Order: sequence, then structure tokens, then C-alpha cells
Amino acid sequence: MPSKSQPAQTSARTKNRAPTRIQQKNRAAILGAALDVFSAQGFRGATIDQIATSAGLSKPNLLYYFPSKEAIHNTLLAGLLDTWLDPLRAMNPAGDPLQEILAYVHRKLQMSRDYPRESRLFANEIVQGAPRIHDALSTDLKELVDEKAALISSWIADGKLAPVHPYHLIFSIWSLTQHYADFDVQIRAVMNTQDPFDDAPEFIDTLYRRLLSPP
Amino acid sequence: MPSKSQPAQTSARTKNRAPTRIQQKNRAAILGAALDVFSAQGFRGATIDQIATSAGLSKPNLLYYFPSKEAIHNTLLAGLLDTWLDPLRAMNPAGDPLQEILAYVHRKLQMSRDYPRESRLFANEIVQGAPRIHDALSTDLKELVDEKAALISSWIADGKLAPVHPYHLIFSIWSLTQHYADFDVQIRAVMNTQDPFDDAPEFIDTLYRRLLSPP
DNA sequence: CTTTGATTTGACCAACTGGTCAAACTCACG
DNA sequence: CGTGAGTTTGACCAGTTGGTCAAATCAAAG
Repeated sequence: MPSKSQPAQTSARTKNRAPTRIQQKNRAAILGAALDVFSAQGFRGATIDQIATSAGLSKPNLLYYFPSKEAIHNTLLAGLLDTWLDPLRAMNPAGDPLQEILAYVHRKLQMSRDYPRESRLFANEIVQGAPRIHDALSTDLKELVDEKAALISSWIADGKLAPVHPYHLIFSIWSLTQHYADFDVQIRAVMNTQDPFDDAPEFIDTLYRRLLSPP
Repeated sequence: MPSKSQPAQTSARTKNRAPTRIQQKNRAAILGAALDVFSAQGFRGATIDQIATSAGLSKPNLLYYFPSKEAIHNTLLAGLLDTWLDPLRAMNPAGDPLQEILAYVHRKLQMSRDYPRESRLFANEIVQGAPRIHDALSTDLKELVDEKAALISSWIADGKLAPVHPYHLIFSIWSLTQHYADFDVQIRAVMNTQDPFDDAPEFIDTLYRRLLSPP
């Protein structure tokens, strides 16, 4: 006899079966908890036990849904980069240049406000040398930025925007918007009265209008 | 008999004696290695063994110079915040407003170029909630920023600068300059040909001139 | 109600990590 | 060259951590 029937499954996600209700619920709970923990402690600072407890599961039970700590982290990062680039992808070559860039800035700032944990997860990964997503950066990310930088350059050549270095313009947008999520603690320590996000959109809007308005 | 003579010393840095040549050399080597490791891995990601090996010492030998991993980290952070704020302290109320701010921006950018490890050490600490320096942020840092924000406000009131929110102006400077150190990997992944620092000063200079030049 | 696969868990393990300690070694100086 | 303070280390320890496993429990289709 060549083989016995299927050996007992030792993990979720069997071959091609649709995920059960329980699988969906638990995987979502794990990813949510993992986002909390990874974004606050970094990859090495996080422990499986923390994530499991925070998700309301035991450690072995968590490992029934994901094969390893790294697998959870990878799952989060994989979804993240794509989401993160959506605002830039949405920049429309047919729109009004200044308005397109301001709209991009607003979308990006809104993401920092709505998804600060994701922003910090990303920041942790990059600051520590992007060991797990370096490839995606130099392929997917670079490709998209090259494309949009070319678009900005053409807008400048047409006299629709004041001349600036297009790559550094994009970096500045990332930097300014993500700063409000990543360095939140620092900003709040300095501005301890009001929510920093209140005035940020107006400031950043002014900044890019003055920088980019054509002469 | 109340006490025997001095018990055998179990750590360096005896009472008030001046540090020996060996102590100076080894403490410096440890702090240098620790800066490498902490800035690249974060506090929890770093191990005493890594730091010791990188400093050319054995683990127990390292612990002869510093009582714990946390003590090394604290020593680094303590020196850091002060150095980090020097460029802002140097902003001169008697100088020309626009030039003073541009000079501040340049000093800050230069620090990111010269001390990227320090910048990343700081970024790691803040992104993860500043557990070890939160107090210093809401006292020393806040005090200095309040002072300089008031100065900027007065410059604006005098019509020497275009009106902007002074706190967000300062945040934007931190954000833009430190971004080049903290997100170095990402920037290099996108601009794989040239050194990102080459064009950054000119871009940032232009940005703040257009933002702040009085009408 | 039974069966079968999905889910959960307690017990366990090996590797790693921060830290200790007594003994050994080195060095400067009288 | 002897001596005591300063320096170094191998052996060790306890707590943590990522991950395994067999057995127990649960859910739902028949």
C-alpha cells in the first residue's frame, strides 16, 4: 500500500477548504493583536505569548493558526506595503497638478491619523534596516515612485508647478505625514494641550501650496 | 569589630578615583558598539553578547564596566538628547529670522548625515513610545521648544517671516531632516544611483525659503 | 446520537539571555 | 620583584522564549 489516508492535520488552513467561521475570527484576532504588539515593541521585542494573550488565545492555539512568529509578521507586512502605497497610486495624471499633490498629501495624512499602528510597524521595520521587506522596496516601491516622479517632472516642465526635485518632494510628503503617527509621543509631550492632528493638515497644506504654486 | 577593610571591588568606577587608561578605552569601545547594536536592533533586540563581541570583550567583562544592559542604553540616551537639541538652542534671537531658521535646518540635516546611528537610536526609542525618556521630553524638550516657538511667533508678528504655526514648523524640520537618517534604507532603495544626501540640502533649503519668505 | 475533522490545551523542550561569582591574571609602582 | 588594586574569564544559574506534541474537547453533518 503506497499511502494511508490524510495524516491528522496539525494546523489550520487545510489544502483548499474554505476557512471556517472560527478560523476567520481567530486569524483576524491574531493579526489585530499582533499589529498592536509588533508596532509597539518591534519584531524582537514582541513575544508570541503577548500576542496570544492579547488575542484571547493560548500560545499553542495561536501557533495552530500561524506556523511561527515570523509568519505573522510577514502576513502583516505583506498587506501593509500595498495599502500604504494606495494614496500615491491614486495620483491622477489627468488632474490639476497642484490639487493632485495636495490631495495626495491629505490622503497620506489621513492614513497616519487612521492607522498609526500600521505606520509604526512600518517605521520599526525601516529604521532597523528593512530586513524583511527590502526587496519589495527596491522593486514595487521604486517602480511606483519612478513613475510618479516622472509625472511630477512633466508637470514642472509644463510650468504647472514650481520647480522642485520630484523624489525629494515625495520623500518630504512621506516624512511629514508619517511623523505625526511615528513620533506621536514626542509631539504630544511638547504640545500637551491640544491634539496635534488638529492643526497639522492646515500647516502641511500651506507648506505645499507655498512650495509648489507656479510663479 | 564593625567592619573589615574595603571589600574586593567587583566593578569598575571605584569611588572617586580617576579612570584608568584601560577604563577609558573599554568604556568608549562599549558605548560605540552599543550604539551600533541598539540603533540597528532596538533595545530588546540587542543582546549583551552582541555588544560585548562587537566591542572586543567577553560578556562578563562588559558587565564589569556597566552594571546592566539598561545602564548602557541609559548612558547613550542621556548624552544624546542634549546633543540633539544643540542645533535648536543655537537659534539666535538677534539674528535675521529667515537666516536663523535656514541655519538651524542645515545644522540639523548635517547631524543626520554625521550621526545617523544616534538618530536611529532616538527614533527607535520614540516610535516604541519613549518609555525611557518620556520625562525628559515633557520637561527639557518642551521647555526649549516653547521658548523657540515664542521667538518664531514674535518674528512672524514683526512681519519678518510669513505666518506659519511655529510648533508645526519645528516638527516639520525634525521630520524632514531626521527622515534622511532614519529611513535611509528606504530612500536608497528608491534612489539607487546617487547619495540621497547630495540633493537633500538644496531641496530643503528651497522648501523653507518658499514657506517662510515674508511677503 | 455518532462520527469525523477542527480546535484547544497542558506539559514539555532546547536555545537564548541577562546577570553572578570566585578564581585567575595583569599591570603599575614602590 | 613583590604586592595590591585593577582587569578578565570560565562556569554557572534562573527566567524567558519560540516552538512541539499527544491527548482532550468541540462542532456540525449525517
